[in-house]
Formats: sequence, structure tokens, C-alpha cells
Amino acid sequence: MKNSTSYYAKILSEKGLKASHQRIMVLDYLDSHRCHPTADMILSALKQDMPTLSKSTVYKTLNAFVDANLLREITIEDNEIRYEYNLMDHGHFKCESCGQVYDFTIDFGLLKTKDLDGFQINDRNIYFKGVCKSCLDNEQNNV
Amino acid sequence: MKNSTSYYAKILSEKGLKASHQRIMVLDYLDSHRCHPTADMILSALKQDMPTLSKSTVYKTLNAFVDANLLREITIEDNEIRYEYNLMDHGHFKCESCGQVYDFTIDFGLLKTKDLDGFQINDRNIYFKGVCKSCLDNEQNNV
DNA sequence: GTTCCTGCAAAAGCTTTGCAGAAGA
DNA sequence: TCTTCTGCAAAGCTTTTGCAGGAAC
Repeated sequence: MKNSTSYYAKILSEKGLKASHQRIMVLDYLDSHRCHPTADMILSALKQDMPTLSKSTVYKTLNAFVDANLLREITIEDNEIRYEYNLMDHGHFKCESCGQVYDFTIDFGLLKTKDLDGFQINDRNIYFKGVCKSCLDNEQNNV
Repeated sequence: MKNSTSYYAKILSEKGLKASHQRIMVLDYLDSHRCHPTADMILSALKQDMPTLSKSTVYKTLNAFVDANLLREITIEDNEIRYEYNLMDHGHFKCESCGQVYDFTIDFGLLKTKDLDGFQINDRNIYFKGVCKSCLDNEQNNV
């Protein structure tokens, strides 16, 4: 656990959410790991310590967190929603070989276009796909 | 129909795909409308002229087109894949009010980051969300 | 004591698959 | 003629919903 239970409980109550054990565990997981898991990955990871945790609780928890602006949803592939506890502007890279999602910094101020003059922009997303350095290195070693 | 049947038939055979009536209709629809439909939208539109067209044919056709690099898949929301017949680099804006997807031009050359040095980038996507000009104007008129 | 949350099971959506008949090359 | 495609039905996945019991405040 990266921070104390009361630390996460405070965050939750500030957002008007009850600080249940399950919610604290989910929030802690996302804060500690800083990865980009799907709902199913979170469930699998937390089931080890909470065998009774249910899939629907994980889904409801994540949706509540997104509604409360505590998490961001990431949509790279159509068949999976990923979540992250990092509200700073940044881009995502998904490796087509190993499936891992990497963050990268990017200057969103450069993303200007006249085509959207008069539009209200609420959310900006960038994602790349390709092969990560680690997979490329492995390929070379195996050839 | 924007172009002739033989025009689309040629495109298909160049990609090694048989030029069936259904495939020509799907390709023509995407070329003529230049919108960002889901598989279901395409099915609904084409059913008027082809009542026997089946959902699985539309899905198989779209997947075959994507594999042949004839179309691009767009993933903005998790619960819907959209398709477009426009392989040029550009961004997408989805209006959270009316649901319409707009294209916008953007200089992808500006998207440089040191965080991905050594990575192989195959695909770059940008999408914004917000409220489009037309919905904003309507809001003002109704207040 | 209320209100909100959890967990089970069932339902809902979208997408894929298997297979027999039909159409394209 | 041979290969590939279509369309129906069924299956597969992820996500959502309804509801009764339980936990938080």
C-alpha cells in the first residue's frame, strides 16, 4: 500500500463516495501500480487478498470513480476499457506485441487546428500503436 | 453512387478480395458518405436497398477491409467501432451532445516525444471530445 | 436508522464463429 | 470447377442491471 487507508478514505469522502473496503483497495491498487489495467485485471489482482470481491463491484466502483473525476478511462482497443489514476495530460503507446501500455509526455499546446474553431473541447486524447523498445530488442536477440 | 461499380470492383480485386455485390455496396457507402459509421449504421443504411444483407456479412466485410488497409478503425468510445475510408493523417472530434464525429487536420509532425525513443510507431491517433459548434449554437438559441 | 454499497445471477450489447448453400473468378 | 463469400443461428465477451442482504455514516 502506497498510502494509508485513511488517506484514500479522505479522497473518497471528498468526492462524496462512501469509503468502503473494496473502493479503498481499488484506489490503492491504481495509485500504487500506476499501470493501465482493465476491470478484469484489477479483479484478478485484488481477488488474491479479497476472494469474495465480485466483478460487478469492480465495474460499479470504476464507473463511480470516473464519474467523480478520480480516474480516466482509456480507449485504445474497442474491446477493453482501461483505467488510470493520472489526470495529467499525456499520451499513450500500446505495444502490439506485448500489449503493454506506456505513458509519454507530449505538449498538448501544440495541438491547434482551425477546423475546430467555435467548438468546446472537453477532453483530448492521443494514442500511438507499434512495438516497444523491449520487444524490438528481444526480436533482435532471437534472430 | 459516387463512382462506378467497376471502379470499386477494381479496388477490391487489387487487394485480393472478391468483388461481391455486398462488398461493393459497403465500399461505395463509405466512399460516398465520408462519415464515421458503426457496423450497425452501415447495415441499417444498406438494408433499404438490400433487405437480405446480414449483420455478419457487414462485420466480415469491414474486418476484411481493415486487414487489407482499405479502411481505418476508429476507437473513441469503448462500446463501438467506427470505420472510415480516409487514410490521411487527421484527428477526430466527437460531440458529446449529438454524437457526430468530425475530422480535423492536424500536423502530426509536431507530435514528437523523447519518451518513445527506440520505439517503432505504426499508428498515431488523436481524438478530442466536447460539444460541436452546431450544438453550442442551438443551446444559445434555446436559452 | 438511513442511505449507499456489495455480490450474485441474469440480461444486454456488440462482435465472432460454424456451417451449408450461393456467387465470383 | 474451385475458391471464397453470404446469411442464418448460436456462441463468446465485456459491461450493465435488479435485487436482497450488509456495511458505512
